[in-house]
Amino acid sequence: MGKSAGQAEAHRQAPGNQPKTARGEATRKAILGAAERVIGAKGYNDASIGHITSEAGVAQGTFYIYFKTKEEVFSELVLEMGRLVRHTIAEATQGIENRLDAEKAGLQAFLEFVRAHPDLYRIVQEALFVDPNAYHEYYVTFADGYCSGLSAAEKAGQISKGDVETRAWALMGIARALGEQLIIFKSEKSIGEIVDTAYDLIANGLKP
Amino acid sequence: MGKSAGQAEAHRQAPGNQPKTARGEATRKAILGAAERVIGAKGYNDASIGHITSEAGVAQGTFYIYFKTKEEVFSELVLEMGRLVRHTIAEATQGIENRLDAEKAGLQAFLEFVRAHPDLYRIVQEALFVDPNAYHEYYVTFADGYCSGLSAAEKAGQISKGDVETRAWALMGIARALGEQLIIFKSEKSIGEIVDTAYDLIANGLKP
DNA sequence: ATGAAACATGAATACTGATTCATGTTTCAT
DNA sequence: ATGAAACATGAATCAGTATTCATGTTTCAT
Repeated sequence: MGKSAGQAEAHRQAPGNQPKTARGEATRKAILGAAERVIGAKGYNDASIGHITSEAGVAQGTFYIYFKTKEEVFSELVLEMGRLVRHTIAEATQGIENRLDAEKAGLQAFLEFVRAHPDLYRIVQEALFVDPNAYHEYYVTFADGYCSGLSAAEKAGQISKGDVETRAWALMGIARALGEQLIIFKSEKSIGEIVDTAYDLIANGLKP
Repeated sequence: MGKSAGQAEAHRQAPGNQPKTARGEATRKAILGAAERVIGAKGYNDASIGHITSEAGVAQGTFYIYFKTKEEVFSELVLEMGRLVRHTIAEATQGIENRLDAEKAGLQAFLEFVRAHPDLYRIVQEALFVDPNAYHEYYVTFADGYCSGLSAAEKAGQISKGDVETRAWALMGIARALGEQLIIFKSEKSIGEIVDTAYDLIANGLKP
């Protein structure tokens, strides 16, 4: 929804080639979607261009009309995941005044997102090896936002005092581990149960 | 022929070939160490057998005397990492009666280990893609131990009540994220500072 | 209607790198 | 001392696959 006038921004992308017609647009999207499924399922190295293009229903050469290299699609997927996750969480916590409540809602939204997009999740993990830069950007951007939120809450007296950066990483770590338990280790628990337990830990700690 | 008793089981390892002399033992160790350094630095896919053997100072073919495939060395490294981490933490928390104190000491030991063995850390992460089985085993074994510890502490009234499994994953997630911040994101913070902040969060939560 | 730009094709290219193998060399129990 | 097993070599094999390219087809502004 958020209408960012024109696609000019792109910040620092190096597009192999942007499509100029509706037809091209559709093809590019098909390839991107196929890449997400195939790379998510088989991993970066076992996902060949051939696999991706055949999943997309186009010829192999078509791939290179829209992407300069295999790595480029991958990077784009990581970026997309970042945008999506941040957007999802922002939406889920919008308007929640209390930080602890926001923490809970955000965790819930994150876990639901992860369950809905297991492929994208794996792709981010693999970025550490395929595209460390994208991996960095993903987490640093996330951590920055987290830090600001915690700082504000601390100033407002909504949470106790403590180094926000370490806390941000610790909280991200909880979300990540629970997401992983869900999709990599196929936990049977409901997201609601997980969130309740985790929230209690985050809010009150382990002390009796 | 003369095929008899021999290599029956060894629990579940699938050794390409165990060395039978001191010379072979040394060569195998050299290859394993080289693999750790090279794979840790370049990642699994960019680390070729040629790189590994030349780092080890042996010929390429020698690799296959001791390992059936490239994947096999990798698996062995993950296993070794698991053993080492568990041992390190067990040692650091030995004799500590109170669970919260043990939690703190364990986290500190883990972070120190990670800082000392950044290569091994990356290797475990990559196992999710190269050898999902080893990855599973690594975390499930760890989680199991964690669960028992938390259950006992809960029964002893040392910590509050809560689903131990979710808690175990959350706590592992904290440790992992902080370790990652340390070595992947090159945080400047001292381990002591990090542990103090994280411990406060784990023990008391965020509530003011 | 039309031609230039955009899009699409898939076979050919070019290269990498894991694994094998035929051939030596070393070790060690006897 | 000796020969069989263990160890070592590195060139050759073999398969996969990212990327290019010469050749069509479609789109659309004029």
